[in-house]
Amino acid sequence: MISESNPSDAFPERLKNARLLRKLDQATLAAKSSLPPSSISHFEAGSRKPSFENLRRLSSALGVTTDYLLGRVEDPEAYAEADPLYRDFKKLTSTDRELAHEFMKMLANRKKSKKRDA
Amino acid sequence: MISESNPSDAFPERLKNARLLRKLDQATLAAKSSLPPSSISHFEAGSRKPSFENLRRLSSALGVTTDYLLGRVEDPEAYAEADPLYRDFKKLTSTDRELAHEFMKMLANRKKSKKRDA
DNA sequence: CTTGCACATGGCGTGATCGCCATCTACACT
DNA sequence: AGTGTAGATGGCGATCACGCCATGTGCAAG
Repeated sequence: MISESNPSDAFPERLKNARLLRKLDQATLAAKSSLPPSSISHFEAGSRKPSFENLRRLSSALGVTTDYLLGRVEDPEAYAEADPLYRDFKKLTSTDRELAHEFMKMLANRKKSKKRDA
Repeated sequence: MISESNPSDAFPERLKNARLLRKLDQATLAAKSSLPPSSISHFEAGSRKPSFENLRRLSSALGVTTDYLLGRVEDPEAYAEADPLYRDFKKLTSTDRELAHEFMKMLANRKKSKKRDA
């Protein structure tokens, strides 16, 4: 019996989900990541785990973090660096960062009280 | 001659830097990541590349992202998830996100022209 | 000089991924 | 029925990482 609580087991499922969300078939993802299609299938089936290099290729082809594919974080795209807002955020002084944060919290709360959005 | 432009080659150096910044010797990092000390040495020397599992162990032991170790991003800890501001940012609607971004750019520009703070 | 620690290096056998290719299933469409 | 596509699966030899252990190197302290 194989335990499924191991977070590393999240990889096959996350890979497949990320691919399907982008409406790619295995062959297309294979081409985008310079891998043979059979490797994609093996990865999603869990019968193989990607090497160092292939993990980088997959995450780049899909635009997700390796941390997400590896099951280390929950958010697929939560690398701050990729976000223009975050890059601007990093330019601010610590004082201004707090200001920006407060502003964002204000926006969030305003939405709550007004009760309308999607 | 060895090309240094390949981003995957960033790994040995980044691993070593991350370890030294935390003032760990190879044996201690090895213990924290449940690896033999010789593996750490091989990784830093570039003579081996970590497997799927060992990459996860290393990044967890060091508290850095796998994306950083792999050379995919520049900031060791720039996973947005860990950042309270970014988590709040993710709660916003796209409209409010633009607002927040504009606010931040305004803060940055204000500092440039006024060269002072409130 | 000698001891000791941190680290590098490399051989060893084992096991896993590698790319490639063939085959099989499953489902859709004509 | 037949054709086609997406995917799963597995064998093949080659390459590579695995853990383990022995040895070598450099450097600092006694």
